[in-house]
Amino acid sequence: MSEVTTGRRKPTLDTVAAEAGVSRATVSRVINGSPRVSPEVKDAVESAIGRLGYVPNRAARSLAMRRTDSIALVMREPDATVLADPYLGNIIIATSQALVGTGVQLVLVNARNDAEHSRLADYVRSGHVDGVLLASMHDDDPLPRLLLDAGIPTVVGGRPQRHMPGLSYVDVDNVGGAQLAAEHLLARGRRRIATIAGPQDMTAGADRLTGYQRAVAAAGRKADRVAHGDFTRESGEQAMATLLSRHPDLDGVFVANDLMAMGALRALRAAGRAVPADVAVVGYDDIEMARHTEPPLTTIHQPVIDQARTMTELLLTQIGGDPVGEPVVLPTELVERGSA
Amino acid sequence: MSEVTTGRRKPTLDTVAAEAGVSRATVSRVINGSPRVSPEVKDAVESAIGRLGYVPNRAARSLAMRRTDSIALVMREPDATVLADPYLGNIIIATSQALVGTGVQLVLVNARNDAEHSRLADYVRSGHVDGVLLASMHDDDPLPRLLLDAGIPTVVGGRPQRHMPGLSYVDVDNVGGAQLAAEHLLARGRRRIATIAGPQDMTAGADRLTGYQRAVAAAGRKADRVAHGDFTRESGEQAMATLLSRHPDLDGVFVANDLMAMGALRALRAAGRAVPADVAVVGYDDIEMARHTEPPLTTIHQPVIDQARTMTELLLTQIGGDPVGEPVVLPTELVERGSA
DNA sequence: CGCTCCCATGAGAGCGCTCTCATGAGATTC
DNA sequence: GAATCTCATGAGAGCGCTCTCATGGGAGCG
Repeated sequence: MSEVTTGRRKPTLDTVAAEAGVSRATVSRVINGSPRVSPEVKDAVESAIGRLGYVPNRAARSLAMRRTDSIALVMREPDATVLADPYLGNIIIATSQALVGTGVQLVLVNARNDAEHSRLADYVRSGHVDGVLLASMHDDDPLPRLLLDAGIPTVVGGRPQRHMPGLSYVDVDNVGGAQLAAEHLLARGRRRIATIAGPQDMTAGADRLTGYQRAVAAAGRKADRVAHGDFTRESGEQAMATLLSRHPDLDGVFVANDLMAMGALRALRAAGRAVPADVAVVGYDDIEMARHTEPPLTTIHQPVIDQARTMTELLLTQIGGDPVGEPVVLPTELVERGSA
Repeated sequence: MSEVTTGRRKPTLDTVAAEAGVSRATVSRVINGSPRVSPEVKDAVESAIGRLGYVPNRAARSLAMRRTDSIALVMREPDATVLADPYLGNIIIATSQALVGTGVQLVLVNARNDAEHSRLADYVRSGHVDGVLLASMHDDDPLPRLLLDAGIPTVVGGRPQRHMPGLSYVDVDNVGGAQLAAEHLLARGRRRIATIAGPQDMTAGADRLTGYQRAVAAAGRKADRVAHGDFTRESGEQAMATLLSRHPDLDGVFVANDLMAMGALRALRAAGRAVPADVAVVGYDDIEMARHTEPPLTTIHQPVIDQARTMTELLLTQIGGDPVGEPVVLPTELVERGSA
């Protein structure tokens, strides 16, 4: 191709060394900011670098250093869900922002099925990344175990179903958040409340149900009005319809995520129930859309940005050689809008 | 650290070669699927690989091959916008999905300001990626030019303001889409229509205004009712209020993106105008939220997924050595919901 | 004035892989 | 049966960088 036409090849360390009249080692020292270089030599090298437009080759560097200065963000999710739910998009962007200025690059890895999963394990072990961030894991996922055993620095987003000593994770206080939600309903005078729970094979789903039950029990009531959904809007709509037919008298509902809550709002509207007058609704996640529902959704805010940032920081210190610290659980808060 | 404790180092090509009783070159051939290897040797090597759990080192490979099998997705955007607008999240995820099975990795690069921009240019030139996907560029962006000149395969999402021969891009037919929107309003019998345009320094903003004007002119009317926003919901709300005060009689409005359209809906509601009875509203983008507004938003669907996929394919063929093809412009379509 | 010590610098050995080229055994040809 | 060809295989030279170790000149010491 045109590489030939341009004539000059890309400059290497040697080129710079020759231009500056020093050895390759010295140039390397200058680039890596070693203190044992005389100021004059340093200047000479830097000007040579500028003149040649030299840029270090990362592949060569990582081969020699045995590290890559990049981390992987691995997500496992069926396609449709990913696109409908802005959670992952936020995690991705927040992570990428947390990395700005660290010189560490973010590699995105999408593993949808098991085949891709095993290839992924190879990929990670091939030393292309220094560490791994795992987002949206399912409980049956073998990946955390694999990575842990392989000694690859790993941080999981959300609490893994099975506790693994030495695995670091950053969770959001799902139990506490759900408690907040239920308490809010109760504080608003609602007495015949119910919940639409998420999938119980995801810790977020299970924990939120637990928190709800705990708060209701603490108020001396029975938490026996439970319907289940799978975190999609449609399932929320359906679950709400079910609840309404089973408990026509209910006056408040905690929905385990905002997407389902939007479905619930629709079902309530279809059933002619006014929100919050007849039925108060509290969601969970505080996605962007929650501001724009009719009425705007009262919901539990998830510190997604904080979570991504914390995960990244944890991973970087782990890569830096620090021991694996305690898991971190971030607090949640209730955002009061119109629906409860 | 504990690397020492584990004893065995990670296996390399040499390890495998020794285990299989062949030379390094032969193992390399097997790994790269060269036909000039006898079946017996191939089996022996593969079983040795399995036994040792060997995984090729990517850094070494890319050093030797002068390519990295990874591409960068560069986005430039102020933080807040990124998070509010799911567009980027979709682009990211669609790109990552388009890459599944190609063996190419996605590196995410977030360049928010000029300083990061110049570092980015270095990064790309350091040969860490084989090509670059540019998302959400502003017109004043020097990056496309830089990359083009450096001979780095690049594909831009959206049409760059200034035409650059040899720069490949994938645009969405903004002019056509806006025409569709305006024609829809006119076909619905609306005669006193207006538009809320986006930033005119972004081609999407300018093109959508052009399309609107073209359709209105084609209908023999004047397109002189224009307010401007910056693609945020708040600006849409404000622009709508302005339009209402300037043209109290208007009965239809084309809003250049859904976020602003949501703001417009709110302003209309605040002004006591019924949608679509009093004022019909057509948005642009078909973001997820558009389904959930009250009433659901009639809007122009952007083929974001297609766009990302096309960009990726274009980039990969370019990296493969094919000449830079013609820019691609993807068609849009109108999605009729409740608002118009 | 001779000795040791310090520190800037250079030489050179890898890091793990690919690829060219040489080699030699077996197949093919007349 | 000798010459030619084919093709699997091996040897070895890089790819561009870091890092250890050797070197030698000048400062510091007695």
